[in-house]
Amino acid sequence: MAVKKEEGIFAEERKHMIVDLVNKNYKTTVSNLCSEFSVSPATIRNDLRELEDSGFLKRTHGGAISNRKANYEPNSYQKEIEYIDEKKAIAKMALQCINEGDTIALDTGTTTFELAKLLVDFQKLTVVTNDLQIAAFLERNSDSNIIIAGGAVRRNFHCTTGKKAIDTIKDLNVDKTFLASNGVSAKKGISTPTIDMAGVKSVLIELADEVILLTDSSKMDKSTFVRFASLNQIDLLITDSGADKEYIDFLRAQGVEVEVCETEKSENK
Amino acid sequence: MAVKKEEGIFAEERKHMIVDLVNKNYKTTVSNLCSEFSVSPATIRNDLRELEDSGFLKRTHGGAISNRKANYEPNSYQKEIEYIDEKKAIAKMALQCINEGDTIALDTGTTTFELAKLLVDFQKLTVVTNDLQIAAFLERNSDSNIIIAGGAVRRNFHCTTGKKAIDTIKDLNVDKTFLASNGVSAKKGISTPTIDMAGVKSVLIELADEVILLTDSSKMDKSTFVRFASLNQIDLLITDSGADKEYIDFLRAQGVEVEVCETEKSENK
DNA sequence: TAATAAATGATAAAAAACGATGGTTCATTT
DNA sequence: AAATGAACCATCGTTTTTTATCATTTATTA
Repeated sequence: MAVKKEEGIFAEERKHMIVDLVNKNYKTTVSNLCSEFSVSPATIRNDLRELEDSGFLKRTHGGAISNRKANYEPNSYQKEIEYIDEKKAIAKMALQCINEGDTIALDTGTTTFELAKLLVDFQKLTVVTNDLQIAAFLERNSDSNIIIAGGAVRRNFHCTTGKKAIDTIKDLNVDKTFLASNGVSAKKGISTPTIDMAGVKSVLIELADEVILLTDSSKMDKSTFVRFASLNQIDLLITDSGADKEYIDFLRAQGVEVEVCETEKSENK
Repeated sequence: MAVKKEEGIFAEERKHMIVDLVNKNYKTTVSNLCSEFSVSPATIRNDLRELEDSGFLKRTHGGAISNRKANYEPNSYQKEIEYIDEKKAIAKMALQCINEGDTIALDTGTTTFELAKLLVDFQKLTVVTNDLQIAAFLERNSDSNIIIAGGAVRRNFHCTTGKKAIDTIKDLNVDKTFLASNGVSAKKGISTPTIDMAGVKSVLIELADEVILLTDSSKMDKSTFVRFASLNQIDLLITDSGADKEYIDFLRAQGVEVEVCETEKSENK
């Protein structure tokens, strides 16, 4: 692995190389990467955080693991979803917006997946989604009509993106779109880590009479790489009570309708 | 894969390995795990508690046992496939047709799903499919590029059909298409039960330089509702040794190239 | 059943790694 | 020249991880 560049290596370049290294060696440590690239731990951690957000690897304490073949065994261990209780509570509140017979769009995401789990009792729903897991779940467990966006599958996000995905859904009309995002900020709008995912989200917004954004509190007042909408394109934002109250008031002052749900405590987890 | 534990391994990694170990050996002891990972009993117990809370195993005095019996759900799709051994054998033979770097199309079906399971070690495959399960499996367990046909999901078949599905894939070119069918007959051609599925299959044939039909012996000399191709559109037919030899000779006499594979006997799995 | 050995849970404490903050450098823009 | 912004890093308080200790519970054996 004598990949040491003597001088001037761009940050982007380094990130690419980190991904390659992790994929080749299956894992790597922060200190490893520090000496490999002659930068400080803080820089490496920044890189790793960004790369994890974009889905290129999985962070652990002390380093990172490749996420490419992490789940070989049918039932092997996966790290728990963070903020799962918050996401469930948000989904439960979002469910109130859905009526029998509706046509809805579900963006890819863990919160929207939780919402999908609550749709099993509807009889005449039509669901448009770009998420393979949501589509597979609903196909198996519900009576909904399902339309999935086609095209390239984005690795580690089990969703489709790109032109073909957009073409599949762009001429549809839905009553409501339930969106997910990685960052919500009054200044910087609503954002997601990659351009191709942003494209699909933009289209999902266009399809809908009403756009509902589901965002747990950990993503409030944050922004990631690509902005795909401004807050005034959102008809309703649902978040959990962990969100900063002043920030919610601030958003409301900007004209955003915000609903806050209470997280149900769960002992068993 | 030869990751020695000599250095430090991450906590996450260790938990993965504990789950795998427990599932493989059905049970394990704390002291076992201590020496395996060179950590203290307290650490192992922490791990075990956490893993039990998440439902990945069951703790006992002195160690832990697998709880696999309860967790059949992720694999329920392969619960009662008929002729599964034949299908596996056919898939294994079909695998010989695939080379690193190929672009292939996989029709929806259980035999093609068995083929998909054999693709995990390829690095640079591109796979086009209209089957949600195949797409989901490959996304999770392989490095292949995946393109899924969009559109309406056909209930109980976990695949897409119809105009949108066709639109997604019609302008693609693939090296090989692996087709499934419900009936193969010299007189009536190759058939499937419904019109919309036939439409997609026709397109999959058009995309390919080479068309390979995977059909277990139970479908030979049968026909179902909609004919989507004639035998001379097929470059290779792979079936198992349960097929009637005279009928195979008859097909060959018609100019169809036929490969017959031996079924490996398997008592379970 | 009672005694004994083994394993466990709880606690605290140390070490390692982490996130956040703010500051430095350097190139580009104004 | 001043302002801006990107990349980087040192510092520090916090979190995670790991371990030792010890009272308690469980399994085994007498």
